[in-house]
Amino acid sequence: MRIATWNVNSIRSRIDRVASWVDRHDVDVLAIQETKCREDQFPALELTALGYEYAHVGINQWNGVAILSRVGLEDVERSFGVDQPLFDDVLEPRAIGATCGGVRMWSLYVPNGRDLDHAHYQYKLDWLARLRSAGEQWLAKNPDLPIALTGDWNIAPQDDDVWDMAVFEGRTHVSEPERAAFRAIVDAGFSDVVRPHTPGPGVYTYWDYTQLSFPKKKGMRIDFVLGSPALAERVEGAWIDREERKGKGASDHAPVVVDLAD
DNA sequence: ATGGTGGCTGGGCCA
Repeated sequence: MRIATWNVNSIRSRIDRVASWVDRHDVDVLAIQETKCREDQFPALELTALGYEYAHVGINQWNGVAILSRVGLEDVERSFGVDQPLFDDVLEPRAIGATCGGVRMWSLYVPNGRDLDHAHYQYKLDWLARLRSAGEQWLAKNPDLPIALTGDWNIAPQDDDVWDMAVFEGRTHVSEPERAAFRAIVDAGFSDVVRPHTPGPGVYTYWDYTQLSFPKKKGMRIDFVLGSPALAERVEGAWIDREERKGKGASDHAPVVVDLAD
């Protein structure tokens, strides 16, 4: 079974690329981030025509996450808990879960944080702490369940996950509290199943649209698939499709793919 | 090529 995650930066503007990509690469389950639309605006036909079911949560032009599956889509949860943190009193659509082909799949869009002194930064840390708490409970309840925590984590856990640490001095994504929040989820039992198959340095999943970042190889590794022990032991390979970052109409993120033994 | 973001929306925010 092939699962993947991809921040598409608007599903409506990227629908042709997304449909073509999942079809071309025989993707069974795709976690999507930043759909940037309401649920009634989701371009479903192009995907259902290819044999995919989907679940989506979106309330406006911000955030929005979805899961596509052609191996079943059951037990959809539209957040990881009733206590999921709020920002500006809004429960932002940043997490959706579903069971697809026996895998508990989560599509996660971790808050960006904006700046170290911004309220959004604490929101990010709170959000990650809640996710860790939820993840611990899922594993405690069912230690043998294959769970995939996938998405745009907006964290570069290691120095070589950015092209130049000096540039990121004093900025989000690389701060110690963010890295600690990420490590806490790893320590809870969810390991990065992609990095062993895609060693750095210079291996990224995101390149800013500005300043010719992509051709200049100025990227960041911020999109991850963290797997529970039962998921991790089934991983046969993983890769980042940087080809998909090329050309006109590309998202600023590349898809991240994981192949699982059946 | 002496420059160089994109999306949603409708000016400004967000990333």
